[in-house]
Amino acid sequence: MTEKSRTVDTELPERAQHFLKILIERYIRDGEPVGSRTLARDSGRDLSPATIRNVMADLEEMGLVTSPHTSAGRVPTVSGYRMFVDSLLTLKPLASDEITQLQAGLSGEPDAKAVLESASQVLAGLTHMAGVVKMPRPEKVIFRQIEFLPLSGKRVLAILVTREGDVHNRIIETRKAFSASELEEAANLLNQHYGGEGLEQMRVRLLQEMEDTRNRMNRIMVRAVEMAGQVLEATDEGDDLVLTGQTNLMDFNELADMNRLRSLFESFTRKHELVHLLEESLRADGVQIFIGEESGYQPLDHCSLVTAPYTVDDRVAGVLGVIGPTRMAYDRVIPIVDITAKLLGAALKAR
Amino acid sequence: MTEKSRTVDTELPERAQHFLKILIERYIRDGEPVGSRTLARDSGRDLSPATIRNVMADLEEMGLVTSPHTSAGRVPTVSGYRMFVDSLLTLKPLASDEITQLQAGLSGEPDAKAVLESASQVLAGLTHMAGVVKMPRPEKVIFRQIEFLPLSGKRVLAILVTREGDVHNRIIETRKAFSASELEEAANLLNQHYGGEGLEQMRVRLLQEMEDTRNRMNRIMVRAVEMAGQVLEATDEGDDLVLTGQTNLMDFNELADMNRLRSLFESFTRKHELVHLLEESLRADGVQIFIGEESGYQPLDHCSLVTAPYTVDDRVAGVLGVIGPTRMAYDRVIPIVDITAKLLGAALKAR
DNA sequence: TTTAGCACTCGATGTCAGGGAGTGCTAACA
DNA sequence: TGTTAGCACTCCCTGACATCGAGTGCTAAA
Repeated sequence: MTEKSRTVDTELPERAQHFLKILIERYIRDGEPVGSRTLARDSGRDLSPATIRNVMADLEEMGLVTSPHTSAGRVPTVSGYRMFVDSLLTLKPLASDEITQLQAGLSGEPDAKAVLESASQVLAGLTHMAGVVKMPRPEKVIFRQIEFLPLSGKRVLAILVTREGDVHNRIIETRKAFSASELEEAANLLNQHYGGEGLEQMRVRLLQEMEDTRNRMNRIMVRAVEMAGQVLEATDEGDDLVLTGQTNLMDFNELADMNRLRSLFESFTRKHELVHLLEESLRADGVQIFIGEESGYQPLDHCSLVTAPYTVDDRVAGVLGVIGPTRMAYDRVIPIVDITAKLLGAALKAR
Repeated sequence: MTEKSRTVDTELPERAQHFLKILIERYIRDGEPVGSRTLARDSGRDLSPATIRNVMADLEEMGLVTSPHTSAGRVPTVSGYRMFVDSLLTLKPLASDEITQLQAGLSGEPDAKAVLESASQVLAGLTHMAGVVKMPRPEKVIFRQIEFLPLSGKRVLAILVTREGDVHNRIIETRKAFSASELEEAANLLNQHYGGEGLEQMRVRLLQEMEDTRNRMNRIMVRAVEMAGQVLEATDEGDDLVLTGQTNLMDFNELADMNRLRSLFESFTRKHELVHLLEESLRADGVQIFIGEESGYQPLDHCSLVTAPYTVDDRVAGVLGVIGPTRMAYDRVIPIVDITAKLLGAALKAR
């Protein structure tokens, strides 16, 4: 299959590729179907519209462009965009003052969370689209300390502190009521035994050891570790996604349709599907692009998502990106996402 | 001025009031200008359209209705709505199964924050508009417990637990490094002395007592209380507003205009202006309504805001409400907001 | 292989007439 | 004096129709 499509790629004559490129560039600029005459003027090549029409017919047959109706120009399809970004695109590097501006936006933030927010805003601001930043992965979370506070009856407030200084808390229901001193004992035990371990690892070890020793505290500790597990999940569920500039998207008329817009904004409030999408990009080691339906996520059907993972100390920490209409200025957006990722990594390392 | 407008109110003949009421009810139902014929049919009164036209002319002169153009029916103005909700409205009590459904939605949530979120969702769900819940007023927050965890060097993680079970945390920088036992001692001191007090009160008392006794722990404790103060400020900035169902608003065609919609949604992401608006309703002791421009907040120009404060233990804790188009079913929305506020208060008390 | 020419399609725009809903005004009526 | 019927008028909406422009596909010639 890849074989096939590769042959198709190489079989597409240079001239056709060139026209595809010009067409898409033009379409991205103006948002209107591009006709053969315009293309003849813009292409640089000295060819008549009629000739170009032939080329267009070929491109259409290959599914790279379509026309909305008989007498309109051509518009790129998803595959057209795909080929464009994969092999035709000439990137526009950022102006140096843009880079410094970007850098300035990222430094001088008090804490990590604020840096991420700032990164998202910077992305949204530079692109006039929506910026998105995913927090560092929860698997890497190192257990530092836990505290239990008795609430009324059998309810206990568990507070979990990670090595990074993040605090998570949750109310857990226990089967019996524990006294304050029992809770303290349990907390001490957990803290001394498991401090500095990864949450996952800690959970496994705890379950193991509970089979050996009969520990009176078992129950509460199990619940505590379950809660820790829930922290992992909870952060997975979308709290750890910074999303800004959503309203920028209202300016694009390809998203003016209320149903589309609504489903898009609903996906923004749900967040977790977006998180899953972003996680796919964690493995990639550079800018990755989902065009239109490629994401496989219906609310993004008419949007593209440009992502890049960012690394702290050479380890992948998270992903950031930009959401906008399929018809976006990829040549500008890609460098912006790329550089922001690098600068964000650097900004996080610096603290 | 009030004198004046009151006379106008009483001067408006019963019949005109009645027609205004019918007109608005009708307009709220159908969203279309109401003409004299329809009104003649619906009014119950046995009057000809011609007569009604005279009444309409009066109402129009008083600024209670307008017509979009010469040959359209009449549409209520803001003042029209105002008179409607103030003195013409007959409320539709909730069905008992709706109440139980509402109650069910609010109970069984693990913590206070979840209850508020659930309340907001319930509001949005029942009204098909946007639900909004403002967290308990920070001044009213009751201190329950504080914990200090030493981080690297002079940095200390302070964790503050309120009586409601909310957990706030902040990293505070101290001038000297404290040992774990010192921190524990400080925490114990604070917990024993001030547990159950309001944060504000606690701060004042603490500063007072520090002048009397020379306490070695002073510094960290001051910082801790400063942190508590910061918690107050931080929550003032909009984090403490739960907003759901925004996308419901996209279904109303009075908000279909992109500019309006955009400015509305931008106000949703900023939040703090909304918070200020809601705070105005804290003092009122029942349902309060802002119609259209009455709010004085431009993004809400074509919306109405129906709010009610909710109380826990007879003290005002926060406000909740609903945001929707000016043309909303006030007769249903008002009871919904009213009852949700009461149930929310009860649900918060129950824990 | 490229191009000019041509017939054709389709959307966008504008004009026009007809119908419908509703109004304001006037004059008659109870 | 309040109410009503009648009437002329205004305005929006809709559909029909013609026109224009852009662009296409095809064919035949260079």
